[in-house]
Amino acid sequence: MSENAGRWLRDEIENAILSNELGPGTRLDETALANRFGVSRTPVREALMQLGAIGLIEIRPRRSAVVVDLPPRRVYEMFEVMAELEGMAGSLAARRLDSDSREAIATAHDRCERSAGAGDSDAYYYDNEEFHKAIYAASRSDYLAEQCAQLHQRLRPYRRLQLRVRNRLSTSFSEHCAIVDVIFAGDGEAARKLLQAHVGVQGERFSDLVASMAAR
Amino acid sequence: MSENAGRWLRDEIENAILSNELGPGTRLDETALANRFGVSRTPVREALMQLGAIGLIEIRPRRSAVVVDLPPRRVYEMFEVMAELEGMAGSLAARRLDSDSREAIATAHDRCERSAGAGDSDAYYYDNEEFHKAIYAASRSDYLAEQCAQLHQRLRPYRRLQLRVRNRLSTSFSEHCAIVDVIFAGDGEAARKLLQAHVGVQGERFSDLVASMAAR
DNA sequence: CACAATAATATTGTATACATAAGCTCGATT
DNA sequence: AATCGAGCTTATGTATACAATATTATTGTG
Repeated sequence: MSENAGRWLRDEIENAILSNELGPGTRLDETALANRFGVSRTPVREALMQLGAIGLIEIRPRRSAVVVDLPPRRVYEMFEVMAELEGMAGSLAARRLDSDSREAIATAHDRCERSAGAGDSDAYYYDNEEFHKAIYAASRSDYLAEQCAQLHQRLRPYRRLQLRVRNRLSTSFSEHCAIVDVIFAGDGEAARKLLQAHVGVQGERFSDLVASMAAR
Repeated sequence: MSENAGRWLRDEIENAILSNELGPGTRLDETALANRFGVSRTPVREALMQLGAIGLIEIRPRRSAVVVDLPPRRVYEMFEVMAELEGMAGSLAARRLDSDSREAIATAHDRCERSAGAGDSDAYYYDNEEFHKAIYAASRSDYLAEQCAQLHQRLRPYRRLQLRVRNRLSTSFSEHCAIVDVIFAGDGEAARKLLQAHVGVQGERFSDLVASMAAR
């Protein structure tokens, strides 16, 4: 239980939200949560305050907290910023690459190749995450890496929908190949452009996203 | 009192930290804070949980919360990301500018000119903030604008130090002039470059920053 | 005089109680 | 039939009590 009910609850509830078990708009009844997790309302409230502070839930005074429902426009804006930060991370990674980071990226890339080849969407989903984290780390900017990882996590539910799109898996992997090439070649600007395009919700990919959100 | 002690306390303590009244490393004794603000420990704890969630304080289980002390390297990384996001906002603003945003930017720019001309550092500090906010808003991306404003606020203590540097005030304003020109001309890439350079801690400006931090 | 072990103290983590505001039911009125 | 309102029910906001742990002080020993 992490020896700390508040922190543990924050993680539990956060996971429940990110895994869509507690979908957007769900009311978060403090007493119900307290019963569900076998604690009093005090640590539940502390967990909720934390989730409210990071924007995962909305805390309305005297009324229940609810899971935030991001409007499509805002999700789009978040992807836009994500693309910019990923591009930045790629650019820095290309310029600052050392042998350790190079190896970490290569390893993650190989794993992606295997799961993409096997057509294993779930495995690829995980390996893809590791691949991107390897690039964040290679940027040598801890703050940037944290911001990227945070946004990545926040957008997880929407990204998962995207992967379902036909051929997205092999398309994604071939984009990875090009990204690895330019990073290993030390070409920061190329890495920035490719990563921006990789993440970006432009053209048809954006309409796919909007369509999958509307279908929900 | 905002009719909500927890929220009110969060703002109070946040201000106390950002204004350096509660400097880095300060222990935050719950009982002491409760007495100081005339409430019980419960809302104090809720405020602390929120500030912990946004990274302003560090919450160490069973030990007091402390105001985080950002290492110079991390401050530098935050400025780096800030520069990227400001550049992005400028780029979008130039491409999406409408007459309302144009007017808001022009107004803020005029105010900066007045305070810079008067050599009023405090007034310029405020007007500068409004100028940048006008650009964020002109980007038409609410999420980006929020992220920029948040980072801007978080870096406030360090930025304030920077403004003290000799000639920074007039230098800053002449940079504003160039920025306004290219945004009004609709040149997104130029706006991105100029804003990145304006915010960025490159060359001598970076050493100024490190020096002022070390002097603390 | 320094240092380690132990006792005393202070602080945090959680539960519970109670006051207060929001929401809801049901009846009355237009 | 629909709408408004009074009273009731439920949930939230805050205070307080108590248990558990960290910190400080004290005492004894080398």
